[in-house]
Amino acid sequence: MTHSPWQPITPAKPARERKAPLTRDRIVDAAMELLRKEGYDGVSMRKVAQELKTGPASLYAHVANKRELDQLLVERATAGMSFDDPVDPARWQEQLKDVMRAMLGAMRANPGVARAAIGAVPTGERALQTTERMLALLKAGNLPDQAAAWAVDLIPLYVTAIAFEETVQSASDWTAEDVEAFVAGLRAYLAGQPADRFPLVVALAGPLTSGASGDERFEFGITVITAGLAALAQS
Amino acid sequence: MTHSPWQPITPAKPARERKAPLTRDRIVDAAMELLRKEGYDGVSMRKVAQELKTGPASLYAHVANKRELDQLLVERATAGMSFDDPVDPARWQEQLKDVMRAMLGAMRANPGVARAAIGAVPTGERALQTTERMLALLKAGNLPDQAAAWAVDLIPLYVTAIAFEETVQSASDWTAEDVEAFVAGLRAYLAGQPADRFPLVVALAGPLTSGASGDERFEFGITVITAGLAALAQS
DNA sequence: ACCTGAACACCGTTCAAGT
DNA sequence: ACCTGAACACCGTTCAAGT
Repeated sequence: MTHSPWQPITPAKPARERKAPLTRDRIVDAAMELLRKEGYDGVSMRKVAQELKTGPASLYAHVANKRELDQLLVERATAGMSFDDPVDPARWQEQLKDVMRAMLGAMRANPGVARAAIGAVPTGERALQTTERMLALLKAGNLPDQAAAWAVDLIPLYVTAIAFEETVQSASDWTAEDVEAFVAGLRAYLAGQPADRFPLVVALAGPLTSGASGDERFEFGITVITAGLAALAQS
Repeated sequence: MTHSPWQPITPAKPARERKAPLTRDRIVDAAMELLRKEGYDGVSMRKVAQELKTGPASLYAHVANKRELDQLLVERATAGMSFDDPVDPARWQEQLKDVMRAMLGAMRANPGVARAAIGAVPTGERALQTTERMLALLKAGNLPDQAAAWAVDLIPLYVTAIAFEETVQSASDWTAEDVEAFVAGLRAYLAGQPADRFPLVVALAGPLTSGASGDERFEFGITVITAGLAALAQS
């Protein structure tokens, strides 16, 4: 049996390329793209599989479950972080803030990943590097071991919570105007409360609803945390 | 057409009692019970409806959507909080910590509610009272208005994040031994890292994995935050 | 006005069967 | 060893129809 001339013999190479084997990396690639395009809720095992032109069951040969995939997404998103300026004990507080800013930046660059990071205990290469960096800075600030260790837990907790809050607003179909309208409504609601029962709420309705988005609120938080940590330094 | 004697005429009253009208309150009651029994993931519109012996569509006459139901659960869970000791400017830091402890207590008493609280902006009666209380304490500590306002945002953010982390572990089917085994495994993993690359991670593997559950970690966090806030006091 | 059944468009995960 | 189709047991929300 011969092949007719216009029907090429299916070459081995293209066939392999057309259907590259599934790998963890390709799964994370596809999930990451979905995360960026559609946010956290857009990342489902089914949609990731569809993106890879296969069924959801196929993913389970490479990824234990959705939780593990979430973890891999967090690692991928934070892979870009790096801290190469040497630890300067005189500037440990500012350098610690820089770590927190880098963490928030990594999450903001991949909207939705904060949601995936919330329950995760990241143990990858990058997580270890970040932990090492934070511990070095905290020890430079003369914090006791246990305080330094707990701080390493507190810091990502705060940054992740902030990033998550930000994406809750933006992930839904709210426009900037919607958010503004919501904030304005909230301000009016607070200002309209009975001043005899909630005097400070009424008086501070403005400050209470300002800087909800933007960096001021985050900068406030990292300033409070850093100052609070500095207060724990050993003589 | 007559009724046969042994077939009673269906009485109006029992029929009405048998099927009490759906109300917001009854919906929240049922949801709260599900939350306590099965955790956050056990609370679905469908299951709440089933508990009330109706279909999921019926709930939408009283509750806008799942997000609103979540909000109502948070309000219900925190309804028990009350702060009746007068603000004592000399003890504002300790009193602020008490507010945070009360918040965590309310969430712990209703495992799963932290998950519902994460995205919510609570605006109910109890939320206003708590906000007023915190503002009073912060002003007693001489914080500027904007700092006090942002602190009112930071504090629930932290407490909710802690409570949520706690329920992530307990909500799954993990036993206390499972958690212990996981922590021990994590400690071994950290201690086994290359000491030349991650010296502090290796050296502090113990402290890094201690107090993961329990109050020490939370107490550390509220101490850091309170001290950091105190550092912002105006002369 | 309130309630309902049924449908729509989804989920994560498992499993027997294929290659 | 890896992949697949089909199924299982679920979701939140909408809508036309009933009372």
